[in-house]
Amino acid sequence: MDLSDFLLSLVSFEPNELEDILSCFEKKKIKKNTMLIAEGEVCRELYFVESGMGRSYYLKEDGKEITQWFFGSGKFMTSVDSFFQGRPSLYYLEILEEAVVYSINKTKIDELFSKYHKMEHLGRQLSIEMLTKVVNKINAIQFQTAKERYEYMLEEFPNISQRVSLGHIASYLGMTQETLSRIRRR
Amino acid sequence: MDLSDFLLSLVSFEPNELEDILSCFEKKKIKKNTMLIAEGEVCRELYFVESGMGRSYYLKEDGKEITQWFFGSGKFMTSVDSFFQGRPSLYYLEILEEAVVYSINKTKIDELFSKYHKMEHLGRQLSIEMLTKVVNKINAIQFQTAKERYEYMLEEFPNISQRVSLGHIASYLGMTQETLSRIRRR
DNA sequence: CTATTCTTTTGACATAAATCAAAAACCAAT
DNA sequence: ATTGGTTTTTGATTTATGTCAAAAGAATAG
Repeated sequence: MDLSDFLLSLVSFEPNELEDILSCFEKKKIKKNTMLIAEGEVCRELYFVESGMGRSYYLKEDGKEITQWFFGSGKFMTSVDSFFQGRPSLYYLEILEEAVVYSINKTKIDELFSKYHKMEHLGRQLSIEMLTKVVNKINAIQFQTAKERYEYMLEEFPNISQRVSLGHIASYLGMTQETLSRIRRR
Repeated sequence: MDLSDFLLSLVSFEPNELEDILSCFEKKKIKKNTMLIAEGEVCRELYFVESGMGRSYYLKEDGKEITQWFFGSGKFMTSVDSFFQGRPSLYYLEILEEAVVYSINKTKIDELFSKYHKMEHLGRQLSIEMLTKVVNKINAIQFQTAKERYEYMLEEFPNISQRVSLGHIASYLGMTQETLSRIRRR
C-alpha cells in the first residue's frame, strides 16, 4: 500500500497539500530483525509501512517477549504513548520482515498537524480506528478460549501465520506456543 | 470535573470559541440504572461525565454481561465505534450511579470539528489518551494473575470498588466474581 | 552439502481459575 | 421489624492451559 494512495483514501488533500505532506516523509528500506526503538528510549519517529511486517513487544519480568501488535502493509507503526507524549517507550519496535517504510519525526508531523486542519482530522480518524481495533482485541482475548482467540487473530491479521513465528503469535494472543501449536493441529 | 475547565486544561480556546462549543452541549441529570444506548442501536450522542459513574458492557452468547470500561467524572463516554462510524453499537452504555452529563450529538460535534482546528486537535488528543489506556488494560489482563489484574484496576480506577458491584468489576477484569471475592479476602 | 541454531511439535504432569451449589450478608420496600 | 431480592462469600470439584523436558523439523551460515 502506497502512502499517497492511503492518505487520499481517507482525506481529500489538494495536490499541493499532498505534495507538501509527502515531502515530510522519508522512504527507507529496512532489513529483517532491525530494532526501530528499544524500551526506555523516546520514540521520535512514526512509520508508515508500505510493505513488510513489524511488531511491537515488551519484556515481562521473567524476560519473555510479549507481542503487543503487528503492523503490516498500509499501517502506521510507532510506540504511541512514547511518540505522542514524549515519554520513554514501554515497548520495542521491531521489523520482522524486510520492509519499505515512510518515516516522519515528531516535530514534522506536529507542524503538519498545526498547518493542516485536514491532517489533524486524519490523525483523529486513525487514532479512533486503532482504538476500536485494540478494544476488539480485548474482547477476543479476555473471555474466549485459546481456540477462539486464534480465530480472532486470523480475522484481524489474515495469513499472519505464514509470515511470523508461532512464538510471536502465541504471545500476542496471551498463550504459550505449546498451546497454540496444539490448537493448530486441528 | 466541569466541562469548561476540562476543555481549557487541554486546549487554549478563546472565550468566544469556548462559549460556542459549550452551547452545543446539553446538561442532563441521569438516574441510576439508566440505559443510554443498547446493543444494536446506533449511538448518536457523546457524553461528558461531570459527576456519577457509567460503564459500557456487552453480552456474551451465554447472556453474561461483560463490562468493557468504566466512565467516571471528567471522562467522555460513548460507544466509540458506533458513534464515530455510525455502525450499530456492540455495547450497552449504562449509568451506574446518578450522574450529571453534558451530551452532544454526532452532527454537532462534527460541525465543531470542522469549524475549529483546535477542536479536531482535542479530539485527537483524547483518542490517543484512550488508546494508551486501553493498551494498558490489555497488558494488565493478558499476562497477569487474577490478583495482579485487580491491582491494575485499583490504579486505573481508584476506589471503584466502593462504587460498583463486584460482578461488574470481575467481568471487567476477565474473571468470575467468585475469584474476585477470594482475592479481596486477602 | 553439512553443521549449527532456531522453531515447532509432542508428552506427562501441575495449577490457577472456572463451575456448580449453597449459605451468608446486605438492601430496599412494605 | 419482616419479607423478598440481590450481591457476596465459601466450599468442593473440574478443566483448560501452563510448565518442563525432549524430540522432530526448518532455516541459515559456513
